[in-house]
Amino acid sequence: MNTSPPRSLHQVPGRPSPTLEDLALAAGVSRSTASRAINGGDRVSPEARAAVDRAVADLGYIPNRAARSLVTRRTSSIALVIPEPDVRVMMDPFFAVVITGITEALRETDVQLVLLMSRTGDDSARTLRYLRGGHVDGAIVVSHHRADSWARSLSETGLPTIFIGRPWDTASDVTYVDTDNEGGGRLAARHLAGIGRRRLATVAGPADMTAAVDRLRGWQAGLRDAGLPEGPVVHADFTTDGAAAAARQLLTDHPDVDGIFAASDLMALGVLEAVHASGRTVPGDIALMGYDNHAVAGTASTPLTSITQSIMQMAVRAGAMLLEEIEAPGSHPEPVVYSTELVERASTMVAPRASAVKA
Amino acid sequence: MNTSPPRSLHQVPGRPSPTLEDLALAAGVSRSTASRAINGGDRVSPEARAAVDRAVADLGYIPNRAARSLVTRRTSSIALVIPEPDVRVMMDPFFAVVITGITEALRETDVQLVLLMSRTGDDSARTLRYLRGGHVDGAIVVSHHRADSWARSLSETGLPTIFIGRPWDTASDVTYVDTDNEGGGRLAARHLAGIGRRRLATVAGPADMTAAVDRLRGWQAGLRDAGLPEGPVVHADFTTDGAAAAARQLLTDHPDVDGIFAASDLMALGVLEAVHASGRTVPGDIALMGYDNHAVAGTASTPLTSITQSIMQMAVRAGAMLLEEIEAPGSHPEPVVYSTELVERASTMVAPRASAVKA
DNA sequence: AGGAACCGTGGGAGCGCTCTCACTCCGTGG
DNA sequence: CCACGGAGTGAGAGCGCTCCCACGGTTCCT
Repeated sequence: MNTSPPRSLHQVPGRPSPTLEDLALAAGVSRSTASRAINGGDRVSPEARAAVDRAVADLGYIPNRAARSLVTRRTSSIALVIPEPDVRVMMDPFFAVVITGITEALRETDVQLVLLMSRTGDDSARTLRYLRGGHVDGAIVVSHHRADSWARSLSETGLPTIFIGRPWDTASDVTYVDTDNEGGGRLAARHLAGIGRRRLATVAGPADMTAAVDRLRGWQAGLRDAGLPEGPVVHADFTTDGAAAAARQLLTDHPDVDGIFAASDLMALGVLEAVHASGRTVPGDIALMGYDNHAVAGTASTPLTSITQSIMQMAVRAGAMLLEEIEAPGSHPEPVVYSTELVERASTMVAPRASAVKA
Repeated sequence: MNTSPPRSLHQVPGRPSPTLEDLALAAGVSRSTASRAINGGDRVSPEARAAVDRAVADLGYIPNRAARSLVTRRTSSIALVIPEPDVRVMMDPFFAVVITGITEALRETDVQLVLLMSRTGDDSARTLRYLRGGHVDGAIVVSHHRADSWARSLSETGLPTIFIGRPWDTASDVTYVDTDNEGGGRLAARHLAGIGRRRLATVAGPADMTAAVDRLRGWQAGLRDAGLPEGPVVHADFTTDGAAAAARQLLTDHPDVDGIFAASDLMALGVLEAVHASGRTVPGDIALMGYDNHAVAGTASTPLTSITQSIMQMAVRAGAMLLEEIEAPGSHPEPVVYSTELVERASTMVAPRASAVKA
């Protein structure tokens, strides 16, 4: 016989937490009834339920998730998958808002959010293993680059999945939420054309990101609508420095442009720098627009006209949709696309020099 | 009788994932041996191990975490607790870096990061329940306000916990990592004094946050060191607008100040605005410093001198320390404090007007 | 040569929970 | 009056895993 208590190697000192058995004993019912009472089953008499409730409070009973999960095959947790997040990408307020939004959708639920960031290809294999290992009930994937084949891989596992941002591979029945990047691009073109600019150019984002491609497509459509030529297009990598370099080239090749649409505010900052460095003014010589309505858009030396999109709303929706699909598998909700709006600031306003511009 | 197969309510269609039993069968060993091989136990013959490895690959075996967790009482996951995170706080790049850093510390481990954001008091009770429920092996708490009593509550549960940012309640044996806010404040005072400013004021952060208090203490110590008077102190809430208001008041009450230290870059932006609005120039009339070396410090209309702190390094360390403490409970590591550095930019440089300032 | 000390192995118990099934106790209808 | 069904309950199996223990086979020491 073993005399020493058979404790596992890592055990929090204090008293062991009460089990369902203890609870049942305290409540004077069977384990089964206690379980039913706890899970809100409807085959429990009011008295039994009350007794259990009291015992829960007395004992400070907390169900063991592992045990529950073992039999139900549900984990009450979902994953937020962020493929290849270099720090720079992570710093984007976008992620903060996405995380906050999902968390918002999850409150009132006991579902927890597990963060899965897979940097290298090696890592992403592990991530995929984790996901198909049944360790989460569903996943929200922040879709980014054309390269990552998350859409296909995940849909194969049958794990309920929602994409934030339209994935490349829309062919399959993937569900996603997104903002209307195309509409936003169109708004930008319409606005710049509307204030009388005629020689318009854009600093687009990377060609392997749907958001960038969609904004560009919308921009070009908007130009067509306004009867303007398609104008020069240069691509940059959504960073300030990258955009500055691209804009320098643009200004050299097309010295006559009078309006530029940068596909992100951070890039617009770079464009602003390049425009100033070339001796031109904003908005005097060149009207400039950004996208995202990032905080910096308001604080830039010339506050930037930009396009807002309710990322928070989108993230909350994504969370809610995932919960729905977990609850009722097979229901493949339609993709949801949120509209965008234009926010006008000094960078596209002609007359008054920026002075008292407050958010 | 129910004729339909007795499946649990939510079951992924595909074939059920192989269990350890299946694995053992395929490898031609017992379940015990398979388990040992998988967990890297040392009592396994090379042949057996190889057979198991092969079977793992063949079957695509993934251990069931719930079952494992049930018996080991380990969950292979840790929590990142963010008390009362309003969206504004979340947008701070600080969190992005913290998350990235912790994730970095966790790779090469199969430990997962669970995000616990508790907004309301009600929420925080749930969070605490979750933590003491044994659902995670440890926690990293981003410490913020004096009010939240996380330090005490958690240390009572015995759950391994690391604080990021010195908690208020240092009395107990809490382990934390932090940056040297006091040293940073001192650096700021020394720098402004060093460039010849004599009438110095500070826009400090909220008095209920240790980071703010420490920076202020350091600042005041630095002034003393330099033989300067303690000068005016106004408090703001780490936001741009709040600081702008505070600075306006400051400039009214003390029109002769020639140097201001704002305890964050975002606040420095507000101060900058107020200084300009009062018709003064930076750095001509007033030398201005921020703190954090936030991205905006470089992109502001007058690039801001600031204090850098390696939050990434701190976060990685926090993750590593937590893993250590989980591995070897009882080892209470000493708090770690990372040093800070000054980054000089136009806002404290006298002669040349800001023009070609590049990061 | 005999025992101790090991090694690699397999059997079995049991972690805390849910869920099926059987059972009792009613009320209801034939 | 007895069969019947439903509501409330409890016993028991079993989810997939780890870990303790017992067992045969070496090797090493006495």
